[in-house]
Amino acid sequence: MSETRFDPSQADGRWQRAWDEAQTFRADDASERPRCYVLEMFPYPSGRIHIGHVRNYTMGDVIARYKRMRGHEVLHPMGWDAFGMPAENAAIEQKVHPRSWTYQNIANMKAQLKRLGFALDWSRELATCDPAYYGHEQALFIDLYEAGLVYRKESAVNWDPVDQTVLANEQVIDGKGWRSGAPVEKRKLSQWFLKITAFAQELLDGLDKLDGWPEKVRVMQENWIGKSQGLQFGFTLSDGSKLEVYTTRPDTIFGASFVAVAPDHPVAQAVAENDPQAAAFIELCKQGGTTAAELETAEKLGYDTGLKAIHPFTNDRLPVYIANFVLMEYGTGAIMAVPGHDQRDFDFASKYGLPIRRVIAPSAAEAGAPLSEAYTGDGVCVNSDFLDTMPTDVAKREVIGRAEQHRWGEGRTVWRLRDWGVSRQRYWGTPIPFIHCEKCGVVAVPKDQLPVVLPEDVDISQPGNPLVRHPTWKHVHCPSCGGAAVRETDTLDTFVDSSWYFLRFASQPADKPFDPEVVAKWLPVDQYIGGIEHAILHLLYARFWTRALARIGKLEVTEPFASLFTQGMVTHETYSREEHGREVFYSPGDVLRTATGATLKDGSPLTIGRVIKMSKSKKNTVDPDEIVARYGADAVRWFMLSDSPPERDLPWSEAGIEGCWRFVQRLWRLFGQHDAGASGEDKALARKTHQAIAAVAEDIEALAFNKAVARIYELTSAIEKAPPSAERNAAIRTALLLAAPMMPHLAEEGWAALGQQGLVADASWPETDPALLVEDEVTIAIQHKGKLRDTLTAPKGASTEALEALALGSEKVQRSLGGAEVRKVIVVPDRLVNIVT
RNA sequence: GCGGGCGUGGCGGAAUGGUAGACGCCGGGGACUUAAAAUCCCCUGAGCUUUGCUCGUGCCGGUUCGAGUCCGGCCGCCCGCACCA
Repeated sequence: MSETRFDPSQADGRWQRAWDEAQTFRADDASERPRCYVLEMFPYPSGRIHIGHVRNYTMGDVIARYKRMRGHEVLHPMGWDAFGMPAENAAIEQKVHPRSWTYQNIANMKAQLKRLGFALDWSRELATCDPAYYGHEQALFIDLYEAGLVYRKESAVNWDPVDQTVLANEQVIDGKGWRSGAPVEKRKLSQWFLKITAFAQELLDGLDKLDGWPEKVRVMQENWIGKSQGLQFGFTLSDGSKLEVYTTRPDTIFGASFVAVAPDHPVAQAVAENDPQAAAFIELCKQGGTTAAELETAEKLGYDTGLKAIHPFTNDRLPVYIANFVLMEYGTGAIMAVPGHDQRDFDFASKYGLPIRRVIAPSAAEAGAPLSEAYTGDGVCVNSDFLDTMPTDVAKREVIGRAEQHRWGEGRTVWRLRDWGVSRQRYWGTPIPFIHCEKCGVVAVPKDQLPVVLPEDVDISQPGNPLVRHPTWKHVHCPSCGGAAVRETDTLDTFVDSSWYFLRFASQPADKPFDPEVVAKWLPVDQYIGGIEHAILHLLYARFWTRALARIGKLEVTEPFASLFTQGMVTHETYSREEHGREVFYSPGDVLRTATGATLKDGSPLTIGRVIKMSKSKKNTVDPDEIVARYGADAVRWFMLSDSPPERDLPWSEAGIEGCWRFVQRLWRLFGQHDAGASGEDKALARKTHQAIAAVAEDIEALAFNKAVARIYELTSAIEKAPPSAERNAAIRTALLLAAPMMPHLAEEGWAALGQQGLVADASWPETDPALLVEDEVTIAIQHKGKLRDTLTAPKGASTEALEALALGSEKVQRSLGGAEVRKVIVVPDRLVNIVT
């Protein structure tokens, strides 16, 4: 082989075409091999892939290629989360149809992904905006409707009166529409809902079995579902009416010293009608911040309504307050307040001079202990009549039991989880397949008339939903009575699209959403990889949708993702300077970076800012296309895997990618040193080679790509230092195979140069020889009083006595001992000797 | 405030309770070259009285023959959030 350099500009494309032509990465449903489904969260086709996508897809690609080498039939698909608002915004701004904008973006991004050499089965590519996809989604939606899991109800939305559109919560900034700047109104609209709450317990229980998921994500989902168990009961008020409250601590009922209702509770509203001061207080509560931190530190405020609530056991008359810390959305919007055992109630009672009674103590003997803050732990009841001495859990059951027996309350489980509102008053989404008939009400579109296709000829330029003002599209005949009727003009939340795409990847027949038998072969996804930002909504909705389909008999799988990995972001320094009193950012391409600072190309100095997530506004982005053109796909992929553990942020650096480029060339030169005529034996190198095979495999399976990369560097260095030998040739081949999942183009080029048959993409992972995995000589650390004094070499498996003698024979150890008496010698075979004096 | 995570060289980071700093980046020195690029070699935690010794994994304590790792208490940073009764 010549001493030329590896040239990715021609090699990358050549091997990408070779994989395409051989259909190397096409997954075979009928394969007898063990299966592996590797999936990365599919992208929104915004126009360009960003470096975060590159990192995400490179990780998945390494696993997919590695699993193939280990003999698995791998499903590694890609598609497009293609509905959503950016297409409509682009339509307004650029006068281009959402459809053509989206498909143009898909074409661009697909070409970008191809240039990175990902081992994807493109035959299964799908776009959610394709009627061939969303038509099946409509059918599934109707199935869920017929199973009673879809319903309609009136619900408040954020309405932008200028744009005539509904806004998502994140599009409302300081109460104003993000685009129009107009104050957002709350409007009641009839909306479609999915009954995710019917699965709350299942979704919660399922989390326990998801041991392939990060603990963090499971905790976030658990909190989101938010199960609590307690007592709901009615206070009789002094005006004779009833006030329902909910508490998780019925055992503290004898400590209740007031009752509080939310400012928007009907009782508060009723009081305000005749009491201007109450009305003013309610207004006051509506102001102020809503962030978690602000709420936690906000002062507890209340307004005494003058009403009294009758305690069900003691008949005490408790004051009823309107309180800013009580939420209408949770429980019944009213609470019994127990200052002794709830910190919020404690703060409130302290401020308004209400009684603070201890009714729970760590032990009965501490019944009189004073409270300087709320005691929220468990214990035994004290000062609580018939509950005294009962432990917390027994007392809870006792109070609920009595309430139920005397019919003034009952045990109740409250969930934070709400049903999933899926109506969007937008054009670019899956049409909800229903028809409104004056006579027949809401009627599902018959399945043989699906898909309900979005009309192409829409006027996007005006505000509002174009489906509503389309001249013909919505006017149809009722499928039931044949009379004049109108289509539903709402479209589905795009989270619905992404709640089942992984099923469609596994099986995509033309006549139905998927074939459950084929799906059962592939699902659950063995490794799902994506951003932490989807920890709750997407992942919870996908789990729900899968369970819902299982419940109505469409699927056998209940949990879609066996293992989940959330990767870190790609970050970069920022460069900026003050211009006319504003901080102006410059992109890395315009900046000269030295070891000590950064300047513009004209030499003017810049401030180097923090390393933060790449974003357009801070101009600290790098363009994947540019760097692939400069360094080739393999150097970029290698960088994505090197150094930082994959769950942490990866700081992009020019020096780092340069280093990767150098290593690509270094490996290439190594391939050129394969010497067919080499003789001589190199047992030590053979050992290192086999240890590297085992270590890299272990690291890839643990997704510790940075460690796998380090192992390959180590092996490469060892080979470079070794003289020619048969083992060295084998080591070169092995290094190529170990690097192949990460640098597939270089590996193919090297494989061909070494005269190997076929594609390295089809090669097997090298076997390890167990005899070569263990060393026959080990380095023993010799410590005196726990401090290292010497290191000695000993045969592996040397006896305790031999090691002890060896250690005591060391000159350095003797010097350290200085004649002191040896009291004890600790020997850890094959590792260390510690001499204690 | 609560929950979760993390603190190791100039930087990214390694390290089943057993030789702290693997591997990479940066930096320094050298070789090759007319020169440069490319490449290769060596050094690179701190300090000191430098054949060697001492200190060193945010801080304080504990367990242990032995602690970056385990336990208790602090400090700092990051992420998430729901005043959830």
